[in-house]
Amino acid sequence: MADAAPLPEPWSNVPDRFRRRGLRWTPQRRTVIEVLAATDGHITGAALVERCRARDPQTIPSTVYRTLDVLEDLGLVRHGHGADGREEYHAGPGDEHGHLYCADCGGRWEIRADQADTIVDAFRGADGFEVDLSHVTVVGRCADCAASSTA
Amino acid sequence: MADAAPLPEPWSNVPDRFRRRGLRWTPQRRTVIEVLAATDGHITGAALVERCRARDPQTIPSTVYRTLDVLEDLGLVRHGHGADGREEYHAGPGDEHGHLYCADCGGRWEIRADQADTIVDAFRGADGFEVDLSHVTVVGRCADCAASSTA
DNA sequence: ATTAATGCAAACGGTTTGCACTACT
DNA sequence: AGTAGTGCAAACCGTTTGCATTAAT
Repeated sequence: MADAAPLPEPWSNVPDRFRRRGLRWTPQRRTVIEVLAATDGHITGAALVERCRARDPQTIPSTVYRTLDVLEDLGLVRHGHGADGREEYHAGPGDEHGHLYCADCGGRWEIRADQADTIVDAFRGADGFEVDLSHVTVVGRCADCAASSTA
Repeated sequence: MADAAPLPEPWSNVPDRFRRRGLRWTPQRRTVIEVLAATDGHITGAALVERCRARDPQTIPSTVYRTLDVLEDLGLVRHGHGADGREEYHAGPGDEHGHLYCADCGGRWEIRADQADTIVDAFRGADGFEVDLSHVTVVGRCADCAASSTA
């Protein structure tokens, strides 16, 4: 009992990668992967648990978190600390991107490449400081919230 | 039972500001303010509780957090998100600057005004996103560390 | 048959809440 | 006296852990 429908593309070979390492491919892990595959960019641990439960109500949080640990060992996800202190996971062999975080509505967006370059250049040029984009979270207010609350 | 030794400078009028609002000045609040006054920059809620307890072992966490809420209402502290995403409180009116944080050596520097402008402009122009500089911490490697490890 | 992985329940750390009591005004 | 603030304990949330059981290999 293991494989059924194929996984979306960057993940299709994951079952093999598991087994090659002596790890086991289980329905629970498949659920986690499926959710990750349907996730664009980042997701908190709690949100992942929630989505897994939507797909399989039997989902147990500890199993999800343990699966995430394994996936991290395999380099398939990375975790960081999100702006609200929750564990945040980045899916996929990812392009390193930072985030914008709206302190009002809690919304999150990826920092686009051109903006990222601006930041990287600003610090590299001036101080020789090498920015690690994957750790950058810029806090502020999004256009909508800025418009509605600043009056 | 309220005032004793004067508070350090940016905070000396805080007791009055409390009372003017109908709020009360208590020994517990004094403890919190004293710790904040001795804190340079950011501190997590938990760390603040810890330091308050060092000063007054009777300190109760909920009192500290409630005091923090009040201080935030008064605009004396703001809470936000640091390099690792944990909830942090930013003490004192004044310094609206972000930080550079070197993940290798742990060093911290302020982001200079010209660099700050670059960042602010990049996001305001593109998305209308209003960056809150006091909450920005850019993680990476400082020139020295980058030089020594990149070979 | 092995032994990795699961389910469950309990424990965790940081924070919040309800409520009777204390003490600032 | 009036009521804001405290102390305490319990609840909370997201996450982690211990352990007996299940199931992939």
